[in-house]
Amino acid sequence: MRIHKINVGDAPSAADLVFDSLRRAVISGALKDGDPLRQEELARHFNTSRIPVREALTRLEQHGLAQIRRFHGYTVAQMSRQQVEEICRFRALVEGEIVVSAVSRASDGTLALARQTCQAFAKERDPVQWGERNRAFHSALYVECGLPYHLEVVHAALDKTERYLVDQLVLTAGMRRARAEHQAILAAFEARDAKLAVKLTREHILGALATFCDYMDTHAAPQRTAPERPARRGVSPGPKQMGRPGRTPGSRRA
Amino acid sequence: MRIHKINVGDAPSAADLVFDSLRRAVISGALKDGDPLRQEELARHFNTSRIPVREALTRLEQHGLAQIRRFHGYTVAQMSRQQVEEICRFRALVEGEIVVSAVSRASDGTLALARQTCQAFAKERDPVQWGERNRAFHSALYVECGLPYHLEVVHAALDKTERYLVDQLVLTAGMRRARAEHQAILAAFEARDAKLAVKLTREHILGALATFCDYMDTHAAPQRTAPERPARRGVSPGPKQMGRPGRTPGSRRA
DNA sequence: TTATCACCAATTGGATCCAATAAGCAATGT
DNA sequence: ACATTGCTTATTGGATCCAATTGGTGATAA
Repeated sequence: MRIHKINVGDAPSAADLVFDSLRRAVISGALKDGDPLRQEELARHFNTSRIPVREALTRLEQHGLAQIRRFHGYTVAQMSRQQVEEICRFRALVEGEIVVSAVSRASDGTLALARQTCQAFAKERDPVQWGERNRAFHSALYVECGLPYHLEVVHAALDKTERYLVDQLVLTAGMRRARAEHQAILAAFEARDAKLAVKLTREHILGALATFCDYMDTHAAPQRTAPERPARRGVSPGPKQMGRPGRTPGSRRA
Repeated sequence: MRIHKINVGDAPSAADLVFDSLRRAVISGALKDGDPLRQEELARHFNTSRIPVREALTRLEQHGLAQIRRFHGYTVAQMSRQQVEEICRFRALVEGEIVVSAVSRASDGTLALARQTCQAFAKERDPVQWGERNRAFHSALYVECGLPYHLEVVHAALDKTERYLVDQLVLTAGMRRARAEHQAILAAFEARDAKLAVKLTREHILGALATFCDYMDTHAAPQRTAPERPARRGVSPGPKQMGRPGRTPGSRRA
């Protein structure tokens, strides 16, 4: 056979596709905290039925990216400052462990690849790509760490906080510092200096967290945690987000 | 109102009930590694339709307790020795961090409660309860640690390995040691000695892991990782587990 | 005999249908 | 005017129905 061998059984299901799309939308911030995730609407959007949408939504919820209130449906998960803080501390802890393994195991090839992704991150001008570029860089360093479960858990943790941290990059001009820190981490890897790499990685994570917290504290107002209810309806229809219309005005008959 | 206030919206859905039941069955070992989880069969068992069952199964899969092969359905997740090993190391890492916070925050009341659960564990004779008792003890110590995300992740990790570690307790008469180690950890908490509590907790986890690995190495044969296929069918119908019968003999017509 | 192929039943993935819930609006009574 | 009640609709949770895939059995042919 000259034809490239693929496994048809690996083809993604409709639920897979919907989940991937929704996950990206949430972690990138395209869907905002508290946004409702209406099953019918999403089904129309993805040109499918509600069944795969529901499966995708339950997966989202298990990943901590959506919340559900029974009979009220799913909304994009909202995280408090404290929660973001704890998850970042968690990442610092686990990524430290990952780095220890990764430094000693990284091949020259992966270091070269990491250098590429580091440059790609540094050159990226589009803020909505920063999260993905950042993840690509760290993943490149970690691929050979031999700790798949640790990686999985860290990625899940990053999923939950990425949008907040990218906001932090955007709002505080932290890109310059991030570029420098990535360079330093990469250098430590290339020097096979595990101690230093761990220290720099932890500082990289916790530094971003500190900036985020500072910003939240000083600009306390634009808190993302959604208000309980829009207070009034009807007036100011809001940002397209079509809430439950109760009854369409003028739809009465008799 | 003199009537006790409850929130009807908190009532569990069918999917919740099914998920809880299946989760317990998997982590307790009632369902063995590789066992198929047929939707129709489970739906009948729980007196519901396949829809809630499917939701429960996708949740199980996200928790890492079930695996899915497209068009082939879900099976109980199988974990290799290496995977169990990594997850235990992970727990040692994260629980260490939890203990640091927990020791300084534990109130006298929770320590008293922890002592109770410790005794309950020590007295338990039924091996199928050991996992639950063990979890209750550690949870009692951790309740006030103030790290809900860390706790969540650790519980998920424990879910994945508990059945293997309980087997280890059963097969190696490790209960005696476990009792002693629990006592020591509790004592360190009561003495508010964080350093010692962390050290003992890590040793408790990694010691159990070491025993498990030793057992797996020496008794290499009874490896749980399922054989690719039962090799032969028909003969020896197996433990009730009703596989796909292809065609019922004699069901042809015309 | 042995390799191939058509067919079959079991099972999953997805679509549609129905029931139950949660609010809002209007009508009613005070 | 204001609280209460019933009606209406959007939406979710669950049941049923249909289509697609798979693995196996038996028939067929080399």
